[in-house]
Amino acid sequence: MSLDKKISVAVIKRLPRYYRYLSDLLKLGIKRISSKELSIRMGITASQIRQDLNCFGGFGQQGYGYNVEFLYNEIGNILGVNDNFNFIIIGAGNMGRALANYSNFDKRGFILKGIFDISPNLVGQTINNIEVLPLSSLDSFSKNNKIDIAMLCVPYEQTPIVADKVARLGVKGLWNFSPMDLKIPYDVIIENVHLSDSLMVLGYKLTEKLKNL
Amino acid sequence: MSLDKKISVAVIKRLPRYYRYLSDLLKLGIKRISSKELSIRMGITASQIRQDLNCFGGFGQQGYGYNVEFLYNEIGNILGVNDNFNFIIIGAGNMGRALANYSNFDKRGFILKGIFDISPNLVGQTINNIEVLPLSSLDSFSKNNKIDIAMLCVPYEQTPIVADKVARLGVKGLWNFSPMDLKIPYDVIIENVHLSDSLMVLGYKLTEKLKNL
DNA sequence: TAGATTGTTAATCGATTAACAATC
DNA sequence: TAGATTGTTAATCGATTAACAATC
Repeated sequence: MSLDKKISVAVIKRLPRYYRYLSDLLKLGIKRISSKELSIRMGITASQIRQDLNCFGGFGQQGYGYNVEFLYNEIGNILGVNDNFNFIIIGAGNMGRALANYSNFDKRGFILKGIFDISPNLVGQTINNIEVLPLSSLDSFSKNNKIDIAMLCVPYEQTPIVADKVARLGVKGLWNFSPMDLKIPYDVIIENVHLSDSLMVLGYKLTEKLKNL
Repeated sequence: MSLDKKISVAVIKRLPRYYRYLSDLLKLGIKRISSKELSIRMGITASQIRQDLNCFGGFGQQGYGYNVEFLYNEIGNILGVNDNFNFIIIGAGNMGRALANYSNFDKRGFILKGIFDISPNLVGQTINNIEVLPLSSLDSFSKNNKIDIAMLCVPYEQTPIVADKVARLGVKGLWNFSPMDLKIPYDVIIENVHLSDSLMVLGYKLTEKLKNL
């Protein structure tokens, strides 16, 4: 058990955002940046940037600021982009296919190992150079391949069943796209992507705006 | 300008979650629920539930709790599920198609009016009974159809260009799926869906967990 | 009426921001 | 050295939780 002080989830959630902005700066050829400059670009306070980064270590230098490439690599390490995670996609519908084609994932250390579906229409198709396998073959597949993460893109009612199945096969992380708070009786990390929640927040904001006009 | 006290975005973001849990309770045929019972189901405090709901009004009754159907409808109203929003999807790739087939959106008051793409391979296809139109026809389309929201499912570099275009045509809300913080010089509400940020948070948590074993 | 549970105020906790000494 | 900017402590702010009087 680690003795480090607990880092709040608010900080963790900001890390990928820092990573994106640093990547942009790198592409622009910018070598160094102060917390002040970065705060202006990101629309947050310089104080927050320095506090956030100092949860993980002193990456900057007084009087100079931060070396963009160094900071980019450090945040990448914290986020584990250099640790590779093998993942599978369950459900080869449009969402599953969209994720299978998401080229960014490779760059972040996520390696697509397999795509599974139950539909005979989809099994055998090739998506991003990977053949869709029948869900029934997942058992034997998982014996020959270490799978860290499963992305669940199956219909609502199937989601808990499939989650249970993959958890028992030893998958350690689930990325859930069904509009439910997935809970299973296994020690697995679950991230829920609630697209319709996000859209409803947009709807709320639009309604508020119209009201105040 | 409204004189109501400002409701925090933390509260707003919880509303769709309440709405989902109430929908589940309705389906289970449960007529009434106390903040205590709901708090156990949702894994939050009863205090938070009562505080959140009282931002919008007193929906409960002392000694009784909350009527599930009534509360469901009230939260629905707050979220604007009865106000219809017309939306279009730009980009008929896998993500665009996934969203076009998302049947939940209808139920929440979001009406798909059109799908646009530039690729001649996709234009003319039918998705969820809607024909994919060429992006070049968007101008005239928007003259004949009131569009509230545009969902942007186009490649990274195209995103700001397309966002600018639809904002000038009068679209009031943007749902952005590109891994960037979209900013445009128009008075438009933007919700960003950062899928790879979410996945990186999952990766971080997995790394932490492995470290602490 | 007695019991239950809300609505709401007050207390606590945690996250954000400000300030500044350390130091490059 | 003087100027700039970090790392870090202290102050502030806001969100969450606890407590309880009101009331169904």
